[in-house]
Amino acid sequence: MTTIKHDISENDESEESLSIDDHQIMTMSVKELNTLLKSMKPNDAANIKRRRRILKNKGYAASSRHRQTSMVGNLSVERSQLVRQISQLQHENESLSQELRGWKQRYSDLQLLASPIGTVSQSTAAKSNNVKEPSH
Amino acid sequence: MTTIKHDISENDESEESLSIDDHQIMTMSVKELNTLLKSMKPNDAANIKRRRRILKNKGYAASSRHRQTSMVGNLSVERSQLVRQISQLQHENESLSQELRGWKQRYSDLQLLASPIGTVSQSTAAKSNNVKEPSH
DNA sequence: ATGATAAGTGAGCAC
DNA sequence: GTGCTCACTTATCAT
Repeated sequence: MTTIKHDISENDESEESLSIDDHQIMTMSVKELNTLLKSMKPNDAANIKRRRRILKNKGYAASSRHRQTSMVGNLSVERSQLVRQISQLQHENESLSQELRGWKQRYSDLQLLASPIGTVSQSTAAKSNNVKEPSH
Repeated sequence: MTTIKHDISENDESEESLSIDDHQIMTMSVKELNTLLKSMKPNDAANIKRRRRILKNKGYAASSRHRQTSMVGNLSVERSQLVRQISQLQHENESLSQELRGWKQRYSDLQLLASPIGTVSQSTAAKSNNVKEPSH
């Protein structure tokens, strides 16, 4: 519990032996820390506390940066997706318009063919590609 | 040219008189700077150069941050626009689909009405909303 | 006490 | 030398 130095002998990380305990200082609970600090010169204690704060801040800064970065990344990705979706919708739209034109034409043709039967009210106004809207 | 201090008497900006020349140090051309530096103790000269670098860096950092910020801002705005455009396209799409359905129906009705005339080939298969595609 | 962020500084890359 | 950006520190704010 109170062993500060060299709990770990195998250290593959690229850290000098001087800063090995940094992680411990930062991680330690406040209670453990205070217990430890009482057994030191008040000057050193203050230094340790300050260092702990700095180390934590370093971490906060890092995660803040990462957050910022991934936010931009997400926005970029999202933008690409939206753009893709838009072009897809535009294609669908184009396709629908074309289909619609086709049906209007076909309707017009049929109407022309069928005109002799029903009451020939306004069927004369059925030009090549301009027919009035259906009611529903 | 070589007047360093107090060229400006009116200073509305919130700067202490100590840092007034900072802007000058930073702005001065290299030639002017060197001319000035030659008339100083090499130690002070080095300090000035270092400070110039620091001041410039401060500016670079600031503009870098602004750039980053406005980039995110632009992405957000762009995203909103894209989203808006998408919902618009979706509405257009919906509208077209509906219109298309209407025309298909109307065509089907007319076809049913006109069926006694032409060859009654498959018009019996014309159910409520299911008609075959037109060729074009 | 802890977490977050803006601003300043140093280090290092690219031109 | 200049400009840029990353990582770190400091100051400051909110919880």
